[in-house]
This record gives sequence, C-alpha cells and structure tokens, in this order.
Amino acid sequence: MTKRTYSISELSEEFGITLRTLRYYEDEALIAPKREGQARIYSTSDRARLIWILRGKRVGFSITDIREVLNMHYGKGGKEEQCRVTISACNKRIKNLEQQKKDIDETLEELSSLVDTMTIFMAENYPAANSI
Amino acid sequence: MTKRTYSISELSEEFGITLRTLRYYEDEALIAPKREGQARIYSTSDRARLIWILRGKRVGFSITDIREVLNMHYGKGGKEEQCRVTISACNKRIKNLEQQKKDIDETLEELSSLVDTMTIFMAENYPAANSI
DNA sequence: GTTGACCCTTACGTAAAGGTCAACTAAAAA
DNA sequence: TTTTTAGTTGACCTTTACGTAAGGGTCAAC
Repeated sequence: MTKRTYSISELSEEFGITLRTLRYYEDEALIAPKREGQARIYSTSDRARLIWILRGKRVGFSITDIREVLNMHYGKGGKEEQCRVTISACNKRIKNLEQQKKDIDETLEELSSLVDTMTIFMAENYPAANSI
Repeated sequence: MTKRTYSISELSEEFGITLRTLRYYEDEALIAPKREGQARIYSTSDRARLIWILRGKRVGFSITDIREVLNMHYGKGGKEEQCRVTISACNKRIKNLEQQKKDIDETLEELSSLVDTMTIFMAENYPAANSI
C-alpha cells in the first residue's frame, strides 16, 4: 500500500500551490480534510478532489462552479428533481466546454498563422540568424 | 458595401456587453475607436479586435494577455529581437492552449460519465418520469 | 531550553474586471 | 423651447482568488 494520507505541505509541494490556497479551498468548502489536533490530514480522496479542483481552474471554472460540480458527484442518487437539475447543469457545462474548445481552436489557428508570418518575415529580413 | 462604422451601443448590443465594458477596454488600450466630437466611432477593424478580445476572454486570457497578443499582430515586422520574443511568446501560449484542450477533454469525459451514471440511476429509480 | 520545522487562526491587503451612480453635453424630437 | 435620447467622464463600489503579515502552538533535535 502506498501512503494514505498527506500533510498540507506535501500537497502544496506536489501540486505547486501555496498553503494559503489549500486552506482557502477548505474555507470555500471544496475540501474537508480530517484533523489531527489542529493539523489537516488529507486522504487520497481529498487529493483526488484537489486534482479536480486544479483541472477545473485550468479550464476556467470559478470556485463556485467547482463546488457545484464536486457536490454533483457527491449528491448523485438523490431526489428525482435534484437529479434532473444536476443532469441539466452538467449538460450546460458540457456545451460551454465544447464552445470553449472551438474558441481555443480558432485562437490556436490565429496564433500559429501569426508565428508562420513572422517566421517567414524573419527568414527574409534576418537570414543570417541561427534558427534555434 | 456593408456598414463601415458602429456606435458604442450597436457593438454593445451585438455582442451582449455593456457600454462600461467597451469603455473599459479602451481604457486598457485594447481598442482605440476614432472620435466624432466626443462620441466613439468604431470601425470594422475595431470590431474585429473586439471579436478577438471576447474570444480571448472565453479561452481564459486576461486583459493583459489579450493586449499582448493584439500588440503582436500590430508589431509584426519589427526588430529582430522583438520578432524573436513575439514568436516565443506565441509558442508559449500555444502550448498552454493545447494543455487546456486536454484538460477540457478530461473534464468533458468526467461530466458525461456523471450524466450517464445519473441517467441510469433515474431510469432505474424513477422510470415513470417522462424523459424529455 | 532554545532553535527550527511545520502547523494553526485571524484579519487586512490587492489586482482584475467590471457595476453603479451622478453630473454633464449635444443633438434630435415633440 | 423644452424634453428625450444617446453619449460622455469621473468616482466610488463589488466580487473573486488568493497574498501577506501578525501572533501563537507543538514537537523533535541539539
């Protein structure tokens, strides 16, 4: 068995985030590590949540968004109406993310065509330069 | 020929953003519409910049990022060192966006598997419900 | 018996991206 | 001529996502 718990600074180091950030996420009810006295003890499932949080952030989710999605995971199997709401919330997010992918593709195209243009320009005007 | 200029409220309406936002972008040197007296007159190229800005925002660029990229477009064909810097900045952004696409794909998978799970759960527990 | 490594909380600070509100101007409509 | 209408600036307000002290606890090591 690999290690089952993590201290705050272990997670902080592993993911390159500050202690403050981890505590902040707890304040915002995104993670709820056990305590040993006052000290936070993170489980592997806390760590999994953290991975979700960080990926959520990278795709532009707000703290509130992330909390909502995490709660969905936990809340699954509730009342009918609640399920329905969750599903439609998911679908909304999915649509957003798909739009975002399109936006990214368009941006990528523009950026690489800009790079192309400039590379050609460089080759014409500063041919002597080493091309590393 | 289609219309060549736009008022602030035309653009505001077309893109669903507020006047404040358009003025803010000008304050932040992202757009620089001509003036007719005091009133802002946006050209088609201002509008094109705006489209870039809004898409940039959707992919998570900050105002500062967007300004940088817009300046790249304008600055192309400058001094050698400047070109080099621009190209490497572009490449950096490209890498980021590619990572972001991966993150989005992962998130999409998790979200749709969540939807699947819940849909099955619904079908099992509340089969009577109409499935619209 | 103090030093150092970690840990804690409380609380004010801050940058980004606008919102909101007041007071003003200029042109157009009534 | 008065009143809309569309636009302007400037000032302050707000939220988000943390940063940054300030002050203190614990426990092993020297």
